[in-house]
Amino acid sequence: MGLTPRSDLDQYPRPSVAVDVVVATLTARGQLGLLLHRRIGDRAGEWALPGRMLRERERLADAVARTLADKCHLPTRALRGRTPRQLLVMDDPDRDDRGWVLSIAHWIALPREDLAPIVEAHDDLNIAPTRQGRVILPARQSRLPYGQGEIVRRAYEELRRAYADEPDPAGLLGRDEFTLSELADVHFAVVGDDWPIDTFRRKMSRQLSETGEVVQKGPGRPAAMYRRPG
Amino acid sequence: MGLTPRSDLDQYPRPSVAVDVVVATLTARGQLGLLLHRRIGDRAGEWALPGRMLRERERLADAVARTLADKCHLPTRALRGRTPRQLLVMDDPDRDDRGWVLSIAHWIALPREDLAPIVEAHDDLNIAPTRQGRVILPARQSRLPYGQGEIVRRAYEELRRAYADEPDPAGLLGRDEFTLSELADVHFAVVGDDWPIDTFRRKMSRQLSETGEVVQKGPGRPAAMYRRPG
DNA sequence: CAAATAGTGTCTCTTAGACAGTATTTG
DNA sequence: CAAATACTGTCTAAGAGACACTATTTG
Repeated sequence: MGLTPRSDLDQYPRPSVAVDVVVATLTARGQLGLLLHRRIGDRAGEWALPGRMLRERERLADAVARTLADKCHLPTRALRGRTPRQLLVMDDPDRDDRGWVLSIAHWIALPREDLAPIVEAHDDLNIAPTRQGRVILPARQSRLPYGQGEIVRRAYEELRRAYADEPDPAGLLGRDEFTLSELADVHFAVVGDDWPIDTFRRKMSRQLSETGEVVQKGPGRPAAMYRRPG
Repeated sequence: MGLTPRSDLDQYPRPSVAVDVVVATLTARGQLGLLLHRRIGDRAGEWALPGRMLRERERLADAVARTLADKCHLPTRALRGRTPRQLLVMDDPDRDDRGWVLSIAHWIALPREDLAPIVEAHDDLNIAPTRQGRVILPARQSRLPYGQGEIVRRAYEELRRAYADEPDPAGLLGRDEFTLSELADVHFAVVGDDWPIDTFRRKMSRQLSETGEVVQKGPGRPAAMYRRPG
């Protein structure tokens, strides 16, 4: 009886399932920014988080990578070494007026260098800067659709908690050797000015190892390079 | 065209969706324990986390409450004031041999008093004690089915993190006035003996307010009662 | 009284937080 | 040289961790 295993499940209703993705990065000015894309369809000029419907038997991490490839022209190799992290499941049955859709929200951090060229080449993409944990949307419009404001709030919480005590845990810097000033720029962009700079240096340098190299850019004493230990 | 809104979604495949629930509580000996139920069906005598398939347009929190009602005979009012927290989505398409099932895992903490009478009345229920973050299963059997071991590991992480610095944040105690010794029993059951008892007292009492009452049980100096401030 | 439980005093060591100082470069 | 950036020394206050001590009950 080839049908037996499936028939058991068929008595239950099945929702549509989507993934939504918060891509955190840095803006040109070094602020924390989120990748948005322009929705085509009912309301023109509306921006949203990238999202897609799940494919048959697809893994969520794959669906996230596919979403970024399809909607944001981001090559899958740009994610190498990074795994999208689950945030929450949006389960309001009236969230999507097309029907019953569960949306599984994820976040991932990517270095600006990987995103900037793609965003410049496509005008349906935007890196939206943030202020005090809120996205500044590119259009005159108050909020993200489909309850995505809630997703963004939760992504901020996770980001801030991840960055609170550790040096660039999600890899916004995009390289594994860096100066303490570069690390400080990223840290303060994410969590705000929570510590004085000398406290920051001491707390973070304790968790890093010096490479021995120094690097010079602009005036001022050259900075020592650090890397994560191990 | 009444069908238009739905037809858009119908081009996408839909997975079955289940909820699984980790109910944390205390055992008779004051250890951390998890609520399990005996599966009926293919393999007899196998124990698992309570879980159910999602109903049409059902909220996840409601599905969790229904799961505990259906599978564990737990009246919904026993959850009052407590919201199940999402842990992770299990997305391996081969996890369930009946077909493609996404499972959304949750955890919730309940006081022993609410569970003990129900568990005693039903022999398909068990409060499984834990040792060093592992469940001690009631049957001679090595592991939970359907990748539920992973769910339990994640539930432990969350529980330990929640209880690390705060007094009974999930309400395992089940009352809002308690002595520091009672709080310590719960704390150490969840996170292990991380601090000496006097350090524990100082850290926690700073976050509580004394009610003025004292309570006596057994020999020894009577203990002061505390409650959460506010 | 001894045993048991609850709670405090105090010392040491680490670290956050603040602030002033030194070090090394560019132009 | 001044300006800019990268660090370091040092003081103070708070808290963790350890240990001994006091306090209040039962039997």
